Amino acid sequence: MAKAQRKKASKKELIVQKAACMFREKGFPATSMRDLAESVGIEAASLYNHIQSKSEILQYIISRISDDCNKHLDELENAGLSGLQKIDSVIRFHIQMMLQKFEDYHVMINEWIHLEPQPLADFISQRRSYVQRLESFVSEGIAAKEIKPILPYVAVLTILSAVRGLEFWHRSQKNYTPEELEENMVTYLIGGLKSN
Amino acid sequence: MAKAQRKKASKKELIVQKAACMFREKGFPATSMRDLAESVGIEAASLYNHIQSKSEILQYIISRISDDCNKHLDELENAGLSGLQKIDSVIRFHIQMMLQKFEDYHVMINEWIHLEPQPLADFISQRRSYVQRLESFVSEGIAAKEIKPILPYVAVLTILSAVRGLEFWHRSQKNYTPEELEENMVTYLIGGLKSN
DNA sequence: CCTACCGATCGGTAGG
DNA sequence: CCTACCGATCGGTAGG
Repeated sequence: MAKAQRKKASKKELIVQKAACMFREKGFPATSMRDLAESVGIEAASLYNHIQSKSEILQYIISRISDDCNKHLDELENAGLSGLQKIDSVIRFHIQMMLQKFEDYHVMINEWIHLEPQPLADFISQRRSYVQRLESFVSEGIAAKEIKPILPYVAVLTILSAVRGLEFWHRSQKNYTPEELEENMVTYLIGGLKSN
Repeated sequence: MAKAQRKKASKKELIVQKAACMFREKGFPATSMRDLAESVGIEAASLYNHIQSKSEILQYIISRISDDCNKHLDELENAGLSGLQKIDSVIRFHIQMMLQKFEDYHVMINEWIHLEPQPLADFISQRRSYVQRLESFVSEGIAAKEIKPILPYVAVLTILSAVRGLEFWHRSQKNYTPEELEENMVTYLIGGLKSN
């Protein structure tokens, strides 16, 4: 019984993982349940023994990765760091998520529009509050004169978007190491924030 | 006859414009020809008097906006600017495209994956050469010691991605003016490049 | 986990 | 530009 449950859980995990991979490659609407079933190695109808619906899979992928982001932020708030240090940590965190949980992260930032109305509304409000927390870090840094005067909103949008560029590295021949990418991008994005 | 042609051309333009709007909102695969026809005000079958296929519309939208980007770069090469000045111009150009031709630009950067094999291959190779030209500007700036030592590839990915963040401003209540956005983002992205 | 199948909708065509 | 319709495919269910 316990074993059967574990087996079922891991099968669901396999389905979700394959789904993330395909949603990233072709997008959510262009991925059919038949494609997904084939890549899992079963018939389409059999998927429904493990999941409720196609959109439930999307919801699951997105909510677990966005929970990771929020958890990181919670830990950060109590670490006694300066505004700039917190932003530094956020940048590195997102770069690492992009590199290590590429499929899930990519699906979150590119396919969230296809969530059902309620999960969509939840995601949007979560995202807004996440952005606002980052804005407050920038504001702290400006008040402490370690960050140059800049609209915090623009700084946060820039940072969160910049990381998406790593998608192209991920697709390409990978001429650089993840460490090089991280160091160079942090140098750029932190360098642009520092007051002279 | 001339008038009929003009009328037909403008009808096609209307279809393409509405399509760009819907592709941006819901994505290319999730937009049906029936949805599109309704927003144009005709029956789905009638669309095919003006366009060949759904994917031809996507191709048309993407190639005309990517031509704009390449044209800007050609003009820039002969203006006698420094590497940093050229990068400055590229950043401002992309911000303005994002704000002024929002639908087309958005479709290009988010829906290009759904191009047919041949147009897709063309787009990818065009994009690669575009990125390489920008990298050479960064390299020039580094050689001239006006730009800090940084991997040009990472700098270019960061810049091109950062602009995508303005999508969220475009969706939101628009608390800031386009000028504020442009100045702040340029301050950030150019500030991060300058050598101290 | 499969076979068999559902109603809906898709991009696109024929013919006028 | 419309009506009528095509074959294909979609997400999902019934029943075993």
